[in-house]
Amino acid sequence: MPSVESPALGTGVDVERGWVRVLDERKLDVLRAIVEDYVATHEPVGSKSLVDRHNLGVSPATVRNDMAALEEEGYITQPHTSAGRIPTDAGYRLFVDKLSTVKTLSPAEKKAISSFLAGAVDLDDVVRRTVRLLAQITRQVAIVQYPTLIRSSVRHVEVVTMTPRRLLLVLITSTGRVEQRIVETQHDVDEHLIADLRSRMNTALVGQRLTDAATSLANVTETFPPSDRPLVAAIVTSLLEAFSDDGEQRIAVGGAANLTRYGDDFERNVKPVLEALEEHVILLKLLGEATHPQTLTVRIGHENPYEELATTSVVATAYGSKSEALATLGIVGPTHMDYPSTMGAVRAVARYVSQILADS
Amino acid sequence: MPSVESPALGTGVDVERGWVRVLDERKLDVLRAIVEDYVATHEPVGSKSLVDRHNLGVSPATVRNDMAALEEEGYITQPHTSAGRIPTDAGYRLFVDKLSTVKTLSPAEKKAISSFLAGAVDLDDVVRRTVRLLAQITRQVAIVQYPTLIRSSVRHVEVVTMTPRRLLLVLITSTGRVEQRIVETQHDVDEHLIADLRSRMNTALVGQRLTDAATSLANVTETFPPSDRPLVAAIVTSLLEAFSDDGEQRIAVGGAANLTRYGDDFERNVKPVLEALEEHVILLKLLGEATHPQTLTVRIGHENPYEELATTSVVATAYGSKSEALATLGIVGPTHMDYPSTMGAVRAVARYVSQILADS
DNA sequence: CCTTGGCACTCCCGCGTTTCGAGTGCCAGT
DNA sequence: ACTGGCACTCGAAACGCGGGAGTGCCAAGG
Repeated sequence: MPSVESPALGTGVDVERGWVRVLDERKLDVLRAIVEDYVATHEPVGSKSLVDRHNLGVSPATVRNDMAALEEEGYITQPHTSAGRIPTDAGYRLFVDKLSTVKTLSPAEKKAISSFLAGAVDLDDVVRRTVRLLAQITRQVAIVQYPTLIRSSVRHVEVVTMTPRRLLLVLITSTGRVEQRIVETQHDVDEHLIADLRSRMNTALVGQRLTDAATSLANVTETFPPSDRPLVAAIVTSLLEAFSDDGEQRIAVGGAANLTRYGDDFERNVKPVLEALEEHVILLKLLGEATHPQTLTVRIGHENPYEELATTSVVATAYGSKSEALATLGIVGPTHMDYPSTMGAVRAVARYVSQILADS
Repeated sequence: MPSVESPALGTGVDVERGWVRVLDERKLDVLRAIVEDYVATHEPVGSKSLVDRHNLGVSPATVRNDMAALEEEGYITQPHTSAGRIPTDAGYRLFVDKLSTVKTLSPAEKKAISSFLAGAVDLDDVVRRTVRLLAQITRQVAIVQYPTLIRSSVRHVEVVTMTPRRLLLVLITSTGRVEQRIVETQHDVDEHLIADLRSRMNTALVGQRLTDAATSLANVTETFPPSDRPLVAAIVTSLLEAFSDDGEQRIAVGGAANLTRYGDDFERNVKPVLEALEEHVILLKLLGEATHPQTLTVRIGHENPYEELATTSVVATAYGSKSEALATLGIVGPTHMDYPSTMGAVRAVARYVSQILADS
């Protein structure tokens, strides 16, 4: 109810400041009621049922007038003449921005989250559990991006010979992420050379930011005699590739079964989402740039960059340390979702994941 | 057409040997035609359209008689009186076993598969690409199990200190799979001890089968003085856990968007599959035990172990070396799928993955 | 000027009815 | 054993028809 900078109401002054102009407090109450009811029932809501279910102290007729105004302003619409109203994207936007507060979770839920995440056994497991958790709480499709490499530093580099001509490079970052690369070599490799390379790379790289590692690696290369250069070069190239694979960010998805709750209109609601889930590039765009942790990003309907997902909303946020975002996570669901609860859940999960990753 | 041990037909002798008893060759032709048409159109197929589309040299009336017999035997059924026939699970079973041959892929397709897989950069990538490929070719939901740990041996064990009280264990297996475990310790760890432990574990373990590793590890533990035992024990325990995590087999899934092609009957066809995809345990059961590579397992409708998936079939096979199965892969789709093509694709992909993994 | 009850109007939705036609089963004829 | 003919069945689509929820507007009252 609060958080609305209540306009000078009832005066009729034409303030010319966007929505403030016509929308007095009660109209906003009506809008909120409409959103809440529609989210609950998924059916157009009429003036009569509105006054029944919420105790606004006015008659249906009055509400109708307000509704007409709200429709005029573009916040609600009717699917057809003489039906109830449903919120437009703009309506949801106003609701999210001004008419609702993010719902906090119950202590029991918080407890459940933190204990579930605490059981994780490695970074992969953290991410998997997070996806599962998020999907379960929000009952939507959950998306979690793996911690980006770009902000982390090198913890350890390992070179393992698989077969005489096949090496496995393993890169361990400060965030616990493990990257692997296979390198095929032209000639059989000398085990001593490998050991040498391994130790030199580690002394040169450990503690370095991944972004700075390139130059250090170049230096390492130069310390080797020309005869060994081809092999070293191959390995270094592969390693650099692993360092900078941010182009191919990894992502985990879960809760697709929740799409079944979309109800009907399979073709328009479910199909595009399922298709998007296959395309991780699209998902990354949907999650958007990681802003600060704590800040929730909400993209409603047509606000998001894909035409096919016009009936879909995205709630996302960054996670990581307080100051630096490691990656983003979020959910996608129908525009008519329960924003306060969903946003609360996303925020809470992001916090607890950050906490787990920051150690415990 | 071939591969049917043609029964002594037309004699009317009651051979009493299952389906051979009544089903002469033409009836089987009819059944095959019905399956093919139904798979193509997804609509009940009648006698008239059958003779139109296939040139069986007989009249609709004759076909009707055959159909009556086939229905009597339980191979086809009609959704309601005076509709066309659709195959039953038993009908598909017979079709798969006796009436069809696995379709081989075109050279172009083979080329595409092998070159797409060859681009993989590590084991994870191989699996991800395989899933994608399989989903794309079969246009079904694809499932790929990660190579099992149980048959592989230890290539390398690495212990990395993340923070003074936090160690990261990395296990690299002969199949290129990398397992990680985080170990929290009670006290700050001594770096020399870690180095010592690392080298002793490697000398003891490298080359060992994972199944045999437990005893070797126990031996290693005993070589340490009692004061270091708690730490060593913690690490060893975690490592053993990583060795035997077969209980929690990893799985990759893809192509869920193909579910949209199921058309209508969302509730019965799509929903249960989506739900199953979330439960990896279920998927593992669906794939079934890895038999030999080369052998295709087909589970049709109610044959698979989940009631909710009674309208779903699974086509799976093992991959790995010729003699030993590393893991399984396969697809799930509606019972009315194109079995010959699907089976061909699954078999081909399995072969190429095996080949890639066996080196190139 | 805002609010309210009243009232006429508009369509969607659900339901029963009808028609249409693909498909079947059976039978008599070759 | 096969085939043409024929009566029958039954779902799917088309049609028609209230009922009812909801609206917009207006005139009256605070």
